[in-house]
Amino acid sequence: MPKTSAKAPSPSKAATAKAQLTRDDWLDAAAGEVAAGGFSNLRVLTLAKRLGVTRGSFYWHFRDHEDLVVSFLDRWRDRRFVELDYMRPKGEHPEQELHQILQLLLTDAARNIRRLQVELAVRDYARRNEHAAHIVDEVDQARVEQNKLLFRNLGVTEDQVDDLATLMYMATVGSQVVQAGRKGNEAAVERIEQLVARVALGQRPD
Amino acid sequence: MPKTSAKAPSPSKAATAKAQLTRDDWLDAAAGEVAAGGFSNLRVLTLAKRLGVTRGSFYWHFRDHEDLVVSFLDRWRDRRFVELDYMRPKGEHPEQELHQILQLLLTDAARNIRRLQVELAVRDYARRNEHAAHIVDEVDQARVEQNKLLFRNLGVTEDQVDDLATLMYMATVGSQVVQAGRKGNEAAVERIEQLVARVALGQRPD
DNA sequence: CAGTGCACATACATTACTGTACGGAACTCC
DNA sequence: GGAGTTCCGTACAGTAATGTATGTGCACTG
Repeated sequence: MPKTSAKAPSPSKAATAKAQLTRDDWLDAAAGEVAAGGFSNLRVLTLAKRLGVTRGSFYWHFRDHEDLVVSFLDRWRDRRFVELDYMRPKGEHPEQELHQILQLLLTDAARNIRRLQVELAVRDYARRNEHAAHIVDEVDQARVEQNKLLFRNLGVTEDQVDDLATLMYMATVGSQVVQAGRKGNEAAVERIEQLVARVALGQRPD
Repeated sequence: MPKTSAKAPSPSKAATAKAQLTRDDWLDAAAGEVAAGGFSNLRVLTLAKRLGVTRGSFYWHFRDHEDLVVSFLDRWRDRRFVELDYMRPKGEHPEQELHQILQLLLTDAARNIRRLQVELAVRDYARRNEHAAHIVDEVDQARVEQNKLLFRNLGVTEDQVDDLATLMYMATVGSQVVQAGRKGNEAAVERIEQLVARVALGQRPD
């Protein structure tokens, strides 16, 4: 087992490819496989072939297959929280922030297919894996909280903040799921965004 | 290969279990496996064990594993359409029908865990299988059309029917996905239903 | 320049799953 | 009561995947 390697020791320069692989390299490759075929398609041999090494390398970086899965899920969780923190509403221009967060959840997801596919795969895996379920639950709650904060900044009455935030989050998740059937429904996504915005802004006490 | 067996020939009486299995028996068992672990967990040996027979029976009823999957998807599609036809809005009591359709998509899904898990598994499988993607697309479109019909009966202005129906469907799908993390959020589901109803009814020209 | 640990390769054992060939019991139908 | 069909069991072959034990080149260190 490796110690918690702080960073790559010293790759000669950046000459050809990478001489030495890191744990993150394996996790990046795993993301591709998970996006393509879900967690059940996450095979050690496939990753090794993609990285141009043999399975011997894998079993040095990871204890076993489960270690890879758990590490992958944990890293996914951490990145979602960093992402959320980056999009944290400041309350200065709430309308613009509503647009931004909807962009992140809808239009951006349409462009960043890989991220969307990974999220859907994690959600699916969460249906039969406790750890994944716990992680997805944390991320969902945090995102809804973010939405609630946003709606408060928009001036929505407090007794409707929770319902609106939940509705909007459900709609975004549902749109991602349906949209993953990769049709050219980016136009539909935009319409949803406008409708959500209109509904949300319409709920403010005039 | 069997011909299209009309019905069970003549089970002795109903004595112990079933002496002879039908294609639908295998598909029913498959539904359990799909609900539990997705299509990647759909193993022939597992089904055989559950049905108390060997794999020899399977390969008489089905050509191969793919035949099972395709038949399962087709049957799923047919049942969704029958379900939709059963819930077809008649336009007499649209408010009640809105409640019913939301019940079917939300609260009922919370109770009928098996059906929900199968639908989510089919959706996940659709991300990497053309046939499944086509079927899911058909079902999604039909359901949105149903929603549009409902909103028209409710008196929603025509230029908002499509947006509202789409939003509502996305929200229900999203709620199913998130809810599948099997928390006791039936209360949240009810709140969503009420909010959707309020938004929908509020969109009518007064 | 000998030694040590890292990062990977190689080889082997084991398990799980599919598909197919064939055999056999039970039922049907005349 | 015999032949044919239906439905399932048995046995075999083949593939793919994990995990483990061990060998090996290489950088770095003193």
